[in-house]
Amino acid sequence: GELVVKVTYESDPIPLQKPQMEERVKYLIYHLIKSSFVVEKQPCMPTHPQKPLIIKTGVQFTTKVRLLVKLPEVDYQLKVKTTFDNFENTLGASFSLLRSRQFFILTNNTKVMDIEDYSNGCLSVEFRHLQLKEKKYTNGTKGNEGLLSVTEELHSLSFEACFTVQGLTIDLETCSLPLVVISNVSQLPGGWASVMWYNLLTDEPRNLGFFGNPTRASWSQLSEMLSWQFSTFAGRGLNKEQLDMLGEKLLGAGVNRADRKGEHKRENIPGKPFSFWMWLDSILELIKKHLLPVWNENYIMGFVSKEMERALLKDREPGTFLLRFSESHLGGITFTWVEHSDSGDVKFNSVEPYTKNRLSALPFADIIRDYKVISNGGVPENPLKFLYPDIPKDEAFGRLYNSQPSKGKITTPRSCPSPEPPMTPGEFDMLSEHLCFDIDTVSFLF
Amino acid sequence: GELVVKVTYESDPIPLQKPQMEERVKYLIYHLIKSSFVVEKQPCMPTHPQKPLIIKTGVQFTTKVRLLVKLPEVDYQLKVKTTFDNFENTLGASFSLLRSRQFFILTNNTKVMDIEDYSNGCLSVEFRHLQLKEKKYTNGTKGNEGLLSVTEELHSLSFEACFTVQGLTIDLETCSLPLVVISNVSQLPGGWASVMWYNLLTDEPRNLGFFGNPTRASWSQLSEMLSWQFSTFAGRGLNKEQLDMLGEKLLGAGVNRADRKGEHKRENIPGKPFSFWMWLDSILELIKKHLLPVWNENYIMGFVSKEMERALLKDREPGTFLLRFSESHLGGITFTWVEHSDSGDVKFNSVEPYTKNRLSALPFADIIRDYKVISNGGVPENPLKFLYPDIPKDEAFGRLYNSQPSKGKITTPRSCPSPEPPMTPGEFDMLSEHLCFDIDTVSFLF
DNA sequence: ACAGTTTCCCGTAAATGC
DNA sequence: TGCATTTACGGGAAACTG
Repeated sequence: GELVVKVTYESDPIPLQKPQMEERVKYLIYHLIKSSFVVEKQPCMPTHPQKPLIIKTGVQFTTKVRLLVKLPEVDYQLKVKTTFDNFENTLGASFSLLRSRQFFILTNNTKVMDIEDYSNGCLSVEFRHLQLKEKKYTNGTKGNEGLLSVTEELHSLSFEACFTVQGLTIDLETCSLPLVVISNVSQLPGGWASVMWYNLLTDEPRNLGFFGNPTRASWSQLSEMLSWQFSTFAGRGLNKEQLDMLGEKLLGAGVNRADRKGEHKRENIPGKPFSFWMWLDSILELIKKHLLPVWNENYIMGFVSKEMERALLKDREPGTFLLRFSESHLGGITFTWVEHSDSGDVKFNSVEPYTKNRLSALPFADIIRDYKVISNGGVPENPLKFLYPDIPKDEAFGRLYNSQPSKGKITTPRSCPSPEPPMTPGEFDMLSEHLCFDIDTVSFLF
Repeated sequence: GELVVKVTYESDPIPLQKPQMEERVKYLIYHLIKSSFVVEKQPCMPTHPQKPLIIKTGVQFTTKVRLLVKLPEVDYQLKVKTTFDNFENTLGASFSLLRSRQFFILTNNTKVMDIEDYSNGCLSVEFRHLQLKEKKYTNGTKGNEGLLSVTEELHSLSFEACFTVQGLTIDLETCSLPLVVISNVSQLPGGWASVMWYNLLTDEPRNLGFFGNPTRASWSQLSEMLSWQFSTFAGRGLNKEQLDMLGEKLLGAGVNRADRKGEHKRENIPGKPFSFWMWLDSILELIKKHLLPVWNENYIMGFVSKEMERALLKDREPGTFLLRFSESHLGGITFTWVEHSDSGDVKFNSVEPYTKNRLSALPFADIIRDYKVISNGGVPENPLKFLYPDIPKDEAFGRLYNSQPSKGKITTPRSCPSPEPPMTPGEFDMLSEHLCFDIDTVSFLF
């Protein structure tokens, strides 16, 4: 406005357009502020920081929203209200058709935004003791049943606030990414599979009906995610051989895997009482809790089938062994070694898989060191000599012997760049003189 | 009344006294009914049937009240209301001075009495899903602190009902025996110690201030209770030697123990982070869960001090061993054996105590069978030959080898006769023609 | 700082619901 | 009946609280 008064000229179009421009600026500010109300930290149980967006009923969870623009004029307390599955009410969409359960926030659900001390003065609020409870119906009117399993039923946490700035009343409204509600930690692997799958296959922020249709991912997407999982949980991703073996297990044997697509199967592996994803998660947990040093040394081949195992070991020195995860039991690791019988035949032996219970009693490296079988002579002897292909056992595991139980190296989720603001760069420049826009440290799911 | 009209004579005093007699009968009926409203089953967590009168906050408990007299005229629903620590309000006594905590019943606390199908028509009601929660004060006005530990703070569950029969309005009111409220199972041994101690030392039904003063029990009382504990939990009581050893531990060494008295110490055993009672309870639990067969064969000497142990073993055959509970750790059992060194000296050896974790992996008898040490020759050998005094190991334990983990023989608390009705036998006879009195199957605490 | 006490929540088992 | 899901609660650990 000042500028227009100072530098003007006859038939200057600016003064005439001034009302429209002011409207335009107002409009842009309105939408800028609305779009700057974001979820900074997705809902997450503090006890499972590596598995955000999975909430167990009756267990506290945490989430944080933030206003990315700085509003110097706001001199009153900006109250934010959290509601569960409120989004469809607001937008009129009805995903409840896909849901069999309804939940509500049991604890106090409003909190006042506060200026972040470490930032440039933006407002934010962290909800710390939210808790979900299922709505129970006495009159038997549950949502429609059976379409999806509970770990594929997507929900969301909504945030609302309302304030007035320079005569402009703005309803702020945002919501979390789709999240899964479970009632027992035993459902956590299934829920985590859904969250991963969702993020793998869509950029939509809130397609709550995502699992209503079967979805397929390309092998390149899948393998990238699989490896990323392991590097996040355990500090070391998967090598090509490991990925190939997993792909075979997931998609079936096939030479040209590049163009095969995997479905998000919640069905169990044939003959097993668990799905691929639960099996994988049980392995991740086992590595994280009990196998970190061995895993990070790349000593666990892991996903070999029994046929492959034999093919690899049969021409090796007797006493050569490899480490692989149990295919028949969740969260087990075993070793297989090759030996030659007196008649010269090749023989393969395995132990019963070690599970977390046994591993918490004795670290895996020590188990390998101490393992003994009664050989022909009746004298107990350790049959494990060389880690495949030919590393002498003590050379490989020597440093790991007698180690304390692994402490679980803390890996933090990577943050990705925040989304583009919904305007052109020019508009952004203009507005950024009036408002302070902070786009640092906004981390979404990953 | 009828009788009086039929057989009467001049100056018969009965007709004149009739009004007074009717009053007297009414009075007796009133008090008979009032006193027949009793707690049939003391409050108890169903998961701990052997430890009644201990309630954990947030965990369901069960209790049952009953009207021992049959009331044919009652044709309406008799509603019973349960309240917690209501008794002092009613009676004006104030035990709250001794309490630092207050609780309330979280769940539905009223229920209608019903005719018992297996009895002669008495009314009873069982409360099944009661749950306690602590009252929290925002204004910091807690009861007085620190006088008693929480497991010595006694509470009670009250029951009220009101009904009218033949123009007589009767307020029914009763309450449970004193009970202990805990917030974590780790407090269960302490609570159980209090309940036992209370029942050992008083016949008062509701002296909620019992632990306000130090209490002492005679050794004969104590030893009887100790033995009873073991027979209830494990099916086999304590023999004289075991009791003597326990008495020494509890009261200190002393020849004439008969007149020594034990205090109810909540203090820890010197140098240990637990009290005698918790130590004892940990042993009871260990026996119940993992040692039943061995205990019931009387093979566990149990409470030997280390000095006594040496004295017993030193003149025995090498390889003689005995079983005793750990004195330094809660819930552990160990064995000590004697051997002669090459120089002819007597040597004693013990193993690290076995706790429930190790025992659930392998039954104790199998541990004894499989135990090996590397002897001089480097060959693993089992040093356990004779169970003290001289039973060959396999003769003693042979039948117990390879047994399934013990299932925990179910022992039900014994019931004792119900208390005398509070009237003379004559009064009782008279009234029993009018009312049906059922004094079977009323079991109080034990 | 500390000890007694409570809260939290996993993981197993049992109960419930469909 | 069987399976999917929830509830229950022991037990270990963390959090609380004077």
